[in-house]
Amino acid sequence: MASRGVNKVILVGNLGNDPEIRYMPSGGAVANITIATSESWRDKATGEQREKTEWHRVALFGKLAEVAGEYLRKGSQVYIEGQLQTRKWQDQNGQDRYTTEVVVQGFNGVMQMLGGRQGGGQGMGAPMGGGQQQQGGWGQPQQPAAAPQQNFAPQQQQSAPQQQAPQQPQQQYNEPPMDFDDDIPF
Amino acid sequence: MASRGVNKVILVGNLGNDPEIRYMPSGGAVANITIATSESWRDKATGEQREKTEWHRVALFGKLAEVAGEYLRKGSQVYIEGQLQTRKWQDQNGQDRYTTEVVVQGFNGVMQMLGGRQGGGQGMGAPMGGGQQQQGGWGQPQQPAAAPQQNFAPQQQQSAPQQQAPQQPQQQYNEPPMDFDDDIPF
Amino acid sequence: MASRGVNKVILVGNLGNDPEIRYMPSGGAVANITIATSESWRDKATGEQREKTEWHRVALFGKLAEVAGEYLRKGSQVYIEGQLQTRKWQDQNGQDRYTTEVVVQGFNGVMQMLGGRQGGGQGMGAPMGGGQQQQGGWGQPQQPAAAPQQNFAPQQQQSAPQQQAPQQPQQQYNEPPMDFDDDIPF
Amino acid sequence: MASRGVNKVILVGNLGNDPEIRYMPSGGAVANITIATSESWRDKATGEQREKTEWHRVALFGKLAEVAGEYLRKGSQVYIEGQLQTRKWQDQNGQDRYTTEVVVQGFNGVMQMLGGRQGGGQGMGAPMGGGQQQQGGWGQPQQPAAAPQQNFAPQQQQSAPQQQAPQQPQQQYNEPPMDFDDDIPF
DNA sequence: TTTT
DNA sequence: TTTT
Repeated sequence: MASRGVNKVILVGNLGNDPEIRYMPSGGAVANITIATSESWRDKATGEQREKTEWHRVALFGKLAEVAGEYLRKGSQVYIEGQLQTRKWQDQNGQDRYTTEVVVQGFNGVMQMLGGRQGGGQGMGAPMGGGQQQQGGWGQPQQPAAAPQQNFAPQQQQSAPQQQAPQQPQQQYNEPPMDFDDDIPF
Repeated sequence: MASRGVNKVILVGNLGNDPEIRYMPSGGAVANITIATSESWRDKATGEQREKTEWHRVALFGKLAEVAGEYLRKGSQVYIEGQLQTRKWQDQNGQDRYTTEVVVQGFNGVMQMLGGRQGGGQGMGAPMGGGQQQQGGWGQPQQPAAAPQQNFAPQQQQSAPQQQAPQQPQQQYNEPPMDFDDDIPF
Repeated sequence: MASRGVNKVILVGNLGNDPEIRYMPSGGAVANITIATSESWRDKATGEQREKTEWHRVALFGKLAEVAGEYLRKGSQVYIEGQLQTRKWQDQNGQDRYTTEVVVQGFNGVMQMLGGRQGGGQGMGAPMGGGQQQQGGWGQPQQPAAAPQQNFAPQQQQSAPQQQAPQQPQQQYNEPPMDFDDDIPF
Repeated sequence: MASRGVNKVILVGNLGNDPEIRYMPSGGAVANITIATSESWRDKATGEQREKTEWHRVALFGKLAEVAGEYLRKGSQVYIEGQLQTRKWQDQNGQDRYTTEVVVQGFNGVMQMLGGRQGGGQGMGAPMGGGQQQQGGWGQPQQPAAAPQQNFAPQQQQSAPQQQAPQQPQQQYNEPPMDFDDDIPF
């Protein structure tokens, strides 16, 4: 709660992929997203236009994670305010590895969807996502269900899919999104 | 020069070690520092006070690197504004590894020494640094060891006054913290 | 609690005066401070060094106001994170007037004292403040004059130790700047 | 160029009106915009949803002013990074008045249009603006003319209307947008 | 005066 | 992997 020093990251960029939502044993949501920021400049030597994209790992917790899971999609533009956090983990060779993420959590964390609601529309039969791409904005809630106001309600079973499927052996990314899950080997 | 998106990191913390200064083939300086920020909170379960320190790698370039090398020391408190950058490199096994740093460079980068000049001065014969620890402030300018001084501008001599005048006992603080006698407009 | 948009101000500067503390009918504290930031540059035309100081009105609320009242003094260096707020009021002629302030409040507000504890201590009989100027750091806790102390929590007594023990000559710095002996992970 | 202290404002919000562009005697552009940020919360007492909008005066200079003038419109969503500046001026009664603005200028200033290009489309015959309202995004350039790369070129006559009409006696806002123009009475 |  |  108290802190000595300031540790703040501010990002505005677009998601490289749909958010990955997981749930902690406590039931709290975690959303992992990657955000691209880019810079472009004219190369002094060659005179040609160059561009470099920086990719940022962002982990959102709690309510912000749920909102991210519902509204953000690949391509969505967001404002993020969080803090830098470096996690230590062991790779398959037992070697220490470090991963740095922007953690968006608690009262210091901010996530703002930018660009206004986009795409979608009333009476849209099929859920968006089948290869379509939105342009910066944010979409329709993913699981609007019958009662949208229940999205943040206690009964998170609906949105806690790992309870039905506690193991995801097929999970292929070999770097930990966050160290809350004890036994994940990476 | 142009950029799409925002990639900004703001840190206030203390250096874990003296800066490491290197020079690029171009002659430009690079300073690597590690900055600690910490958070403390009361554990709800055990009721005891807990603290976690986060360490940040920071790389400063150009003039800010030179200033860091001259004035910052282990323990110095700084304000840093830079951007996140993740570098890819190969370890000894040829495996891809990634390191994330806060890069402080060009016009977007900011480095401000905090806490006012401290320690040093008063006929201190030996350069500070032999295990001593200053509390937050920043020190006397220090010559960049074996580093090529031609990298520095001519007036650098003036700003390293301890060479001509190693002792300035009268110099308490020759830089006012602020013009407090300005007419505050409210 | 929710917000559309971002409204954030970050200041690092020195106080132009001692904080002015007031208490709201509710008992909550409000601290008004003025912070100076300055920029200096070389005038292209005349070639001379110029400097401009900008003064910022800052209003802190709640616990941060209490901390400001206890520890900040004229000259103290602080990091402030708050939001812009413009108040409308009527002058004596009934004309509308506007005042813009940086409001530091609630969970989005941050106030960090910079530069480490300073001055005070060492058998100083009288409370600091009689025209002296500290250089950046923050001082000994000070009793809030005629202010209602019931606003403060019980453990406040402990944090105002100079009442029971006005002199602590042995107390140089009883708060470490940072755990430098932590294992820095890189 | 150098600075002691940090003076930084970050805003994300929507324009309340089209930008007002003016040109200084030097030919440099100035854009004045107002940005809204808002917060909403549930009133504890009444239980009803409440919202408060904060309006920010923002002054952009130079190239960013030109970009603002071309692409931003009423309703556009922007990210702004600038610094607080309070100007003193005299009202018609000769009384001192102060106006605080967010100044976006030089290398520290940032203006990012959010939400992606909107409206418009290829072969759009009529320029947007006739009372239409865009939703957050930014539009077609206002005066794409024949040579878009001339927008920032010396011949700014096209976009320096005050040269043809040096006086704007009809100008009704009685508070100065910025103090570069000597004789404006407000 | 904007947005949701 | 995103956006322009």
